[in-house]
Formats: sequence, C-alpha cells, structure tokens
Amino acid sequence: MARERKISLTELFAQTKQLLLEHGYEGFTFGLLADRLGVARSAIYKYFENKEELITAYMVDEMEQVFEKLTRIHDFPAFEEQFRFLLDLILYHDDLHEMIAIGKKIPETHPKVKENKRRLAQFHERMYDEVQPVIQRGKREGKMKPHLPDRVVLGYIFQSAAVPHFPGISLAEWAESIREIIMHGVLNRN
Amino acid sequence: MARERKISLTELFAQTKQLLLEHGYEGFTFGLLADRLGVARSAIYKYFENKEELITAYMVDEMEQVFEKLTRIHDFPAFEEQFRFLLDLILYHDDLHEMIAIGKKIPETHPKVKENKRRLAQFHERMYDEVQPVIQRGKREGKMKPHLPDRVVLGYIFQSAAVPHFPGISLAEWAESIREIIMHGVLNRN
DNA sequence: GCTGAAAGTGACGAATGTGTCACTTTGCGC
DNA sequence: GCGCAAAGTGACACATTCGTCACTTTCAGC
Repeated sequence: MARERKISLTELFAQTKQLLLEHGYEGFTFGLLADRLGVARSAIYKYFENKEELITAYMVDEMEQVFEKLTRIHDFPAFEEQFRFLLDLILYHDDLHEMIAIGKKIPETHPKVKENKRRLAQFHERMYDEVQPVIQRGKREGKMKPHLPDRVVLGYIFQSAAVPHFPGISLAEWAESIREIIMHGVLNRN
Repeated sequence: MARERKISLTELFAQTKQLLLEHGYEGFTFGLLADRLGVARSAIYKYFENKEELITAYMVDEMEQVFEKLTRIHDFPAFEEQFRFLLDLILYHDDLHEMIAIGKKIPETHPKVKENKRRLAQFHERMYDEVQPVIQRGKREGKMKPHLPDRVVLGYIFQSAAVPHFPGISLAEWAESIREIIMHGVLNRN
C-alpha cells in the first residue's frame, strides 16, 4: 500500500560499514551516506533517528550474522577441526575488531541506542560462551597450554585478524602463517 | 625578548595523543585541545596551521622517541635477548599501532603535512630495517621458523600489543602470556 | 620607563553537519 | 480513477568547526 523503496536496508548497512571503516565513527555523517545511496539525506531519518541509532543497528545486524556462523563450530567432532574453524572464521573476518572499537565510542543518547548496545554486549558474551568450551576442551585433552588464561587466548586469536596484509604476500599465505604462529609460535622447538 | 610561554610543546603533544585515542582523527578539534590546555583556540594557530600539521608533527615526535629506544636492540649480544627486548618494547607500547592507523587517514593538504608524512614513512622503513636483521639472525641460527615471511612475523609481533587487557589479569601476566604465545603458540607440542 | 617582538585573546565570516517539517511522488486496494 | 499511506525531497533554523585578523598582554634589552 505504498511506494516502492529506493533504499534497501542491505545496501544501507553495506555502505555504513564502508564509511565507518574509511572515516571512523566521528567522520561518519548522514550526508556522506545519503550521497552514496543516491538519496536525500532527510530520507534516512525515515528509518533512523540519528547516527548513533543507525550505527548500532548496523552492528547488531553484523553481529547476528557472525554469531550465526560461529555456532556451526559444534558441527565438528574433533578439537583440531573446531580450532581450525574458529581461526578461519576470524582470520577471514578481519574488520570485526575495528567495529568493536568503534562501538565503544558511541554515546548512549537515546533509549533505542541503549537497547542496541545492550544487545551488542549480550552477543559478545554469547560468542565467548560459545567458544570457551572449545578452549577448555583443548586444555582438558592436553592439546592446549593450560596456564594461558582463556580470555587472553581468545582475545589474542581475535586480534590476530588485524595483522596487516603486505603486498607480495597472498591472503592464503598470510592466513596460513598467522594460523601457524597462533598454534605453534614463531620459534623453532629447541 | 618575549613573553613567557603558557603552552608547552610537551603538554600539547601529550594532550594531542590523549584526544586522538579518545576521539579519533576526525573527532579531534583545536577547540577540544585548547580547552584541555587552558588556552584560547587561536593561540594554537601560532604554532600549527591546522590539525593535519599538528597531528603529523606529534607523530613524528613520538616516532623519534620510539625509534631511539628501538636502536638499543643492538646492545644485546644474544638473539634471545634481542627478541625479548623487542617484545617488551612493543608490548609496553600498546597505543602505537592505533596511531599508525590514524596516520593513514590524514590527507596531504599542505606541503608541511606532506613533509611530515614522508618522514613518518621513512621512520617506518628505518624501524623495519633495524629489526629485520634480528629476525634473519634468528632464522640463520636455527631458532626461528624460516618459512614465515619476515614482514608477517614483524606485523604480527607489532599487532600483538593490541590484544585487549581483561580485568582480573594483571599487565605482567598479560604480557607474559602474549610473549609465550608469540614464541611457542597456544598449543602443546604434540 | 620605553620599545619591540613574541604570546595569547576574542570576534568574525565561511563552511559543514544536524534535526525537522511541510511538501511532493508513488503505488496498492477499493 | 480515488484516496491513502508510505517513501522521498528541499529548505530552514540551529550548532559547531575552521582559519584569520586586529587587538591586548607580557617581558627582555636598551
């Protein structure tokens, strides 16, 4: 019973992501976004009251997708496979941690923003809950060093996605190297 | 033959760093900085023409200090000590990589900015040149895995500083864990 | 004390971002 | 076709940042 949409939510979130990565949270404006979508700035206000709400909504959406993928970790029977899956998921998702950093800066101006941030924090916890058993299983089976704190191991794996890509080194080679370092370190076994 | 300074360059750079970490490049303004320094905004223009110039100048200053420390790596005779020194330097300098990321966003509006960015890039190269021999020495002495690309190893070590600190885990314990992972990985030797 | 030069101030016009609102456009159900 | 409601537009008032400039303050040397 209404006019056809010019703005697709998918496209809007995609461009939001792009702009956030390029300009950071404070450099993100409705004007920039509207230009990219080929639409008037005021049109975006039909969907989101301000940039805090829009950005947190985008992040919830992104988190949902990643979480969805992550839960498939339980489809693998062996620890080694689970660990490998986790590393792949994170290494080929290298912009997530930047988003997390940006998320921390968003002030809770409106109730909707507060609600979105609450959901984000919840996702974070749920992801941790999902993965920690894998880590503990690795320790229990004697495959992972027991004295390393779980949170540090997870934070470490997560952060590895941010290691810069250098020209001359392919993505696959890069990922393989990072995976090897996480598992066995840079030094030879003495 | 002039009036006493109210603005100290040291203090100015310190607050610049603070503000950059809190608000990012695009959220940094002369107004914010002037407030923190207890000075009029226009006073800062006596020293820097705009924020690009100020920020790049600060970064050059910071880089100089880090580089200065880094060169002491050659004071250590053994590879193990050099490697340990490198890790300590980076792990206890955990905001550097954020600065690098910010540096990439700065547009070259003025000649002075261009010059500063040139010097920054040069520092980057010089730091790499300083450390690469250590990596190669480790490989030559059979202590480091030869198939890992030098740049990935260095990028990796550098990036490790960004692993988040969790409450309940002391800085020392954190650093010790990270160091262990970099050297030998998270898995037990099968 | 007078002077000159560096240090700092306050106010201005220009540019950009924000949120809102009256308005137009579009398409579905009747 | 008519009407209605959702989608999108353009302009307005307000706030913030930017760079500049004429001005005042301070202090060292004469």
